[in-house]
Amino acid sequence: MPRSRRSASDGRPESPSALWPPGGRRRNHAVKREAVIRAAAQSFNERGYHNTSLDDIARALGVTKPTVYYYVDNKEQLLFECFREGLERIRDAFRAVAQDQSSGRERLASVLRDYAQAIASEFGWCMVRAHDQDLSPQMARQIRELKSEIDQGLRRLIREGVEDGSIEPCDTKITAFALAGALNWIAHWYRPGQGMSPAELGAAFMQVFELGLRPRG
Amino acid sequence: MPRSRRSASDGRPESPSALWPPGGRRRNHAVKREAVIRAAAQSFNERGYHNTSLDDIARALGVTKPTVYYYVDNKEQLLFECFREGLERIRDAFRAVAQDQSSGRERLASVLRDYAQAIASEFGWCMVRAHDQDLSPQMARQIRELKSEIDQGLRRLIREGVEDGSIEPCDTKITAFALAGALNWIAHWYRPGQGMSPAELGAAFMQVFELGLRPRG
DNA sequence: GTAACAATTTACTGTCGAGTATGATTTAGC
DNA sequence: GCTAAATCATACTCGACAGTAAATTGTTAC
Repeated sequence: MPRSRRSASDGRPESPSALWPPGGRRRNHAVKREAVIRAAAQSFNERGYHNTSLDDIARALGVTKPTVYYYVDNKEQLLFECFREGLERIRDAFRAVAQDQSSGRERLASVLRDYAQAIASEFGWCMVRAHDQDLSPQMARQIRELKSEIDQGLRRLIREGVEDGSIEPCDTKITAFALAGALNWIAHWYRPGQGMSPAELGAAFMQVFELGLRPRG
Repeated sequence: MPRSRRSASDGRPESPSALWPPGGRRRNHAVKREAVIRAAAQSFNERGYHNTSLDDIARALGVTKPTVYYYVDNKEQLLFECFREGLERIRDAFRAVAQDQSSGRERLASVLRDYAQAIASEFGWCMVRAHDQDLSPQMARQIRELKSEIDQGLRRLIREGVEDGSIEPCDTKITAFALAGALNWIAHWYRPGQGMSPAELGAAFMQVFELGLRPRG
């Protein structure tokens, strides 16, 4: 049993959360649902998926568990929504360079910078640490497909860079795996407010990959 | 609730496992303990830590739960032992080049090859996916220290490579993170018997990092 | 102002799984 | 053989937590 500290577990909601909109039962379903997702992301981020109960999430919002169920079907869906939120930011990163006229390598650098920011966000955890094993087969399949989309996007940029001469010819697949791995791993050690900013991290990683370890004559 | 398939959950032990030594109650404590650890590693690998019950592990061995508890204190220790097993292989990788006269870059390449093999092994999962969050504070601290040891080892090799001129001067810390991230990520997608062997993977990754993306004049 | 319904709570259920108490059955040592 | 220690099973306990039924309170549309 994980001896992870839980807040006092009286079922009563506590402090009104910063996420939860004020004004009692006023109707803004979309906002509140967003708040639930975000609170879940933060809790998963801190304690992990399996060590977070829905009571924890509810308490973080100053609300009770059935309220959470009012906005979401089950815990799994909560994880999925967090995942989707993070994914959307990475899609944005690709979209942002889609029309760019710059070289493949420059576009890749831009994507990596945004990618690092997404991974370092509160949703990054869910993207990186949401394992198939925690999910139902159907949902696992969906997530695999979405992850594959990112992988394909990276490979594509690399390929285009090779074609336009801005990237040295290389094994596209392995290179994409290396990039994704290095970036994703950020979620395992990054803590906000210490050292580099996420954007700086992305740039620094890109530099490592760009220059290579072997000395240049 | 994860709809992960479980084998029929009658408490009875089933097939005698390949891991568990034959011969009933014959006394070979060390061997049996090893078998328990290994069975745990395989189960964690397949279903994840939280989706693996000790009954699962026992059943995989053709034994009952109290038997598992006879060889190990609790589930957490099981995870820790798996972690240590994987770690030992990585330590071996560093030891193997400690006396080497070759360049820092070559020694780094050698370590990465072994590192990839360790990560791709059944214990790799535990090394990469054993989050602090699943562990008691004391054990989490121990594991953090051990992980840090690996990190320091990588940085050291890189530094030495820079000093002997075999590696282009770079940010040691970020480079080590990038290397570790890329390699660790293997555990998330590698499945034995498909594509490259782990050793080939390690070599391929090293090549990516060595040459760099930017075309060489 | 009030009917209709949206939002939330109180108070449950049921299950799963970690860990244990106890007793049975070997095996090793003499 | 006999005994003490080692090995293993049967049959539990107990808490945590996902999910739900039903009642309650506030809000909005009219």
